[in-house]
Amino acid sequence: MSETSVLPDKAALVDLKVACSTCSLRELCLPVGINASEIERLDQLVERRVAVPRGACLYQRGEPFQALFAVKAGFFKTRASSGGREHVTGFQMAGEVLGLDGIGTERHTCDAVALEDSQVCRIEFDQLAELSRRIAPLQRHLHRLIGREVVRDQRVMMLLGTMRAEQRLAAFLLNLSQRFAIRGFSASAMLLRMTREEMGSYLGLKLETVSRCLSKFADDGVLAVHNRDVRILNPQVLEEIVEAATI
Amino acid sequence: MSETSVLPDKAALVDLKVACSTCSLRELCLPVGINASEIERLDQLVERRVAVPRGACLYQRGEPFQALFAVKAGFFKTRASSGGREHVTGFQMAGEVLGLDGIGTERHTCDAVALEDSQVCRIEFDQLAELSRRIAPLQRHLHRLIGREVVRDQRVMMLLGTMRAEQRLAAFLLNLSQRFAIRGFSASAMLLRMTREEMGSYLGLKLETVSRCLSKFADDGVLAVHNRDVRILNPQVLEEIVEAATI
DNA sequence: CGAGGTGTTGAGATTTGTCAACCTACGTGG
DNA sequence: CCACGTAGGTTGACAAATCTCAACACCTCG
Repeated sequence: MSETSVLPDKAALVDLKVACSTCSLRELCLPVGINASEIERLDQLVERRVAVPRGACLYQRGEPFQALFAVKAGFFKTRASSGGREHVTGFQMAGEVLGLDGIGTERHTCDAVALEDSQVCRIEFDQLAELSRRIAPLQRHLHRLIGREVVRDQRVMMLLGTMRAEQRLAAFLLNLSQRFAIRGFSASAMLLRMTREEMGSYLGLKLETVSRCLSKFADDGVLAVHNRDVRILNPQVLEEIVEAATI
Repeated sequence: MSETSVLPDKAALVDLKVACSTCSLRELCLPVGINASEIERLDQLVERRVAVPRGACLYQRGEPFQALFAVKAGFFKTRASSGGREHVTGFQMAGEVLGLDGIGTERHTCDAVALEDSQVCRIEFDQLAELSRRIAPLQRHLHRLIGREVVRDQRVMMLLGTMRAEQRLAAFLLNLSQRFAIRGFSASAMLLRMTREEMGSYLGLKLETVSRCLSKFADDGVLAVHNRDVRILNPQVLEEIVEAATI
């Protein structure tokens, strides 16, 4: 994985002329309650279907923050690093938003790396902010977008701060499963896009611990695991594991 | 500590007629680059110096999100809970902002509890958002405010995900120290407002572990610890501890 | 077919949690 | 004003969880 920044390589930009207004991710990216002409204006901000090959960075830590990205297809991880320490802060799939980490400091605070060949839509943040000043529902939508990131992060903090290994992994798998299900994929049969090490980094565990927990879940009949192909056989037991006594 | 919600008990509201424009926390709460008449309009949004007695909740999980709060004086913790699990998600001191957790879902996702008698200014969020639509620098300020919360949370995620006990505690003390220093207090002599248990909850550790680490730091001559009175004798060593090898 | 990245498993070391005892400081009520 | 009760803090011994290191299997991709 070379991890060179893929932007602003305009050659990689493939505009398929699919407007936001007809996009299948519409309800995820667009605010409700805005009218046709407003959608039209929003459409014009969006640089559509930027390709990000597997292993490439969509943006890197320290780069000036300029845009938000909606994942159109593919799978990403975000990775923070400081003082030799590295930590996966999240995984983003189609219909989710990347780049919110840059709003606070005007610079990106983590790298966004494609874990498979992916496509994103790019929205210049200044333009989005400007437009949101004139369209109240868009402003509300933007606030919610950033605010939900705060809530997500706090849930991960709780996971890292109060759960033991098996609980973290169970919670992670259930979360992935739900997110796949929302997108119309199977909630039980998942193809993980990340390595054990990346899972471990996200969950605050070593890769061996992740592997051992997966094996244990498989032994217990809760999962079927074949490398990255993970099937949830008994989601209820996973939920019970999450709810079990805290650390 | 009764922890009853202190709002909307208007009797507790003490308006000292100190406007934002002359407030000592001005640079923390007010955006730069807005003019006098704009400041005036912002002033009018602010409900000043709401008193929150020690142990009371400024807001609670599940309540509709209506306002942001600037801590004027005092000290708070925010506490998330779900399924019997409880986790301190942060500590807020004078000049810092509370309530951002509610933006994402329109409801607060954690409790804000005063750890000592405190005062806050209250800013109705809808009004702030409305005003920010007309004052671009205010909008920018608001975005940064929420965005910085994301960055803060991600730093805590890294702390919880990659550091061992001593490192977490060292990083926590240095962070507190810096925040006190910024406010003109001593960077070395601190009076902690929280219990060992609350520190532990924030850091993903048991209170005994926190206590042991503090004792060890004291033995090593890095700290002087007398209950909640903690003096940093050697910040450099603390920094080295933080930078030391990861888990 | 080989190499390297990825994943699994075992044994032992280390860190952290658990439980218990005890100490101290503080606030309350007599 | 003192005594007492309680919450908070410290420390020790031990248990449990997780990490570390190592060996090896597997799979994919040149």
